[in-house]
Amino acid sequence: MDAPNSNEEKVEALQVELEHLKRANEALRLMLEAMSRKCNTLEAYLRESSSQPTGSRLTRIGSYDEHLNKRPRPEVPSMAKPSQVFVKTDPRDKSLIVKDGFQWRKYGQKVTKDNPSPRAYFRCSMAPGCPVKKKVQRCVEDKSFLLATYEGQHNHDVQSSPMESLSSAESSAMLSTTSSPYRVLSNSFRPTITLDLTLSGSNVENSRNPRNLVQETSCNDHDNKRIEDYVASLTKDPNFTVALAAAVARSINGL
DNA sequence: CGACTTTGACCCGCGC
DNA sequence: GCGCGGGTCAAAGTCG
Repeated sequence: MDAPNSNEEKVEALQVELEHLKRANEALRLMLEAMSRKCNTLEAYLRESSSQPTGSRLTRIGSYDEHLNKRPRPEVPSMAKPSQVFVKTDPRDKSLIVKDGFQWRKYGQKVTKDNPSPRAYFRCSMAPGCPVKKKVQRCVEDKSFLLATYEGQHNHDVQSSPMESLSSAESSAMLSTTSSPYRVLSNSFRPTITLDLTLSGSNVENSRNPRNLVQETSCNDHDNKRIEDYVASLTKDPNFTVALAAAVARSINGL
């Protein structure tokens, strides 16, 4: 029907994609600059700490994760690391629902200080004793993204198909920013990019998605723990994570 | 009627 | 000690 316009539409679409890629390129460049600065700081810190047997700064950085859970539940293993996932949704949709193949029960909602959008708290309701919790909050700068933070590990299998659960809008871009224990996000049915920013030395996720790995860094075990804590704080930076999510999602949509 | 959501109150850790 | 802020509880409401 619209054959005469198809070429013009294609050119228009390509121009839009080109614009997206330009923005993604710029965002990635900024991210690289930021990471370079952080790396320089980290190197300086490692040099200092290696010359000092013990130091108060080391104690502060190492204790970062302990402040995340102010009221830890006994059934949640303390060694379970939070996993963050970006999901692209309709910014007009205020439901804060991330369909990831699991069944969640909402138990609270809060407006946090650094984000006008409310944060929703969910518990896994697929199994009675499942300790997994997740927090879902809209990104401050790009409201088309939901940031889901998973804590704990499921003690049961996924019963429903993730393909059935994901809507087209939500599945258009899912981005895990830490090594995720959730197989549903590791399936290759959708473009999922894993950034192992924890530098934890756990290459299980990387081996699952070798083609999707954007960044991979290896260090010796001695430095891993301190680097991990430091980078964990880096990934908490809202500007960093928002820019990262927007850039990668546009790359996914444009490719 | 059971499962789920909503929402205000409450708890707890942290900084001043 | 007090206030702030994040996380959780629990009663009431809603829905299928």
